[in-house]
Amino acid sequence: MESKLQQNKKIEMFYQRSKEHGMKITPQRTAIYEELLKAKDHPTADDIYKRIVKKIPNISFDTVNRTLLTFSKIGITNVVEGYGQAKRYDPDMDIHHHFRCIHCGSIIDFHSSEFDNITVPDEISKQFTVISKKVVLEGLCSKCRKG
Amino acid sequence: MESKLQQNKKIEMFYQRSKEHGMKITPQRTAIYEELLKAKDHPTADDIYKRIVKKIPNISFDTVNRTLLTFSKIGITNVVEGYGQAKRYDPDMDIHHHFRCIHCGSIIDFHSSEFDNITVPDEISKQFTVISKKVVLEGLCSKCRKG
DNA sequence: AACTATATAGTAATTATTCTTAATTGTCAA
DNA sequence: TTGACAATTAAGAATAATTACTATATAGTT
Repeated sequence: MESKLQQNKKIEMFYQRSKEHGMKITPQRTAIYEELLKAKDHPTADDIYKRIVKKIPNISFDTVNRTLLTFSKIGITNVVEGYGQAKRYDPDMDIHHHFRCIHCGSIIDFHSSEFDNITVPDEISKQFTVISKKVVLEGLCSKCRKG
Repeated sequence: MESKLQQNKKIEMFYQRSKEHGMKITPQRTAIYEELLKAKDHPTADDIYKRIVKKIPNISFDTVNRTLLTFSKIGITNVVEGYGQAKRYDPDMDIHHHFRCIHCGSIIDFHSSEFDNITVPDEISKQFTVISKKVVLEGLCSKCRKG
């Protein structure tokens, strides 16, 4: 469970980044970001829209979708790797890794300093500029392996 | 460059898997699989369709799409992690890892026994059944880092 | 309070995927 | 080799996801 303090720190970061990029802080954007922070399930734009429309009934899906893309552009959320389905967003910007259930598709975050510190093969680091390293595990989650 | 022999082995595997799953070997399916094997670029269903329609002009996109999904279901291709764009297919079923260019979106395969052998944290292996482990690196490819 | 660049709602268009149907085809067993 | 049957196909249409457009509204600043 995340503390209220950490949440506030993230909101601060959100304000700061927005200003840095000359972006306006609008009620919609704030609501979208808060909804993202609350979400524990790597939601799609449509998920967020459905949750937020209860509070701001006349918000448009386009705003939500565009805003989420903007967020990931300025680095306050990540787009999570998926498999050709709708994009999934992840507000956790700390280094972390993913376990994905091949049956139900749910994605579980986990931390591992060993995985954080894997060393990139020379073959790759010579040719390319590596910005992020992430391990993706796949298999069956606890619910699905009972089936 | 892959040898003709290895290609034939893969075709054999394709026939075998198809029979195992009670699937028919049709000219369309064979052509789709051959096209996949030739591809070095993790193509989308649409890519494959565009290439194959030159040889089988009246094949439908639906057939290509459905066949690719079937292939990944019976384990003769993989769907590669992406970011909410079209699905991308990968005929290489050996263990390997991906580098993805965040600028142009191209995906480069690479091998690394270190990455193959990373050990899954207890936290995860206790709760879940891990079937595959993959490292996804992100950054700029050689072309894009000049921009 | 006014100005201005940016953001919004609403709508429309585009792209990707899946479904439905009737006709066709591969496979297997006689 | 042939016939029967179940699987597969093409084609069109439906659905889902994404992106684009524009007149209006708003945040942030003066």
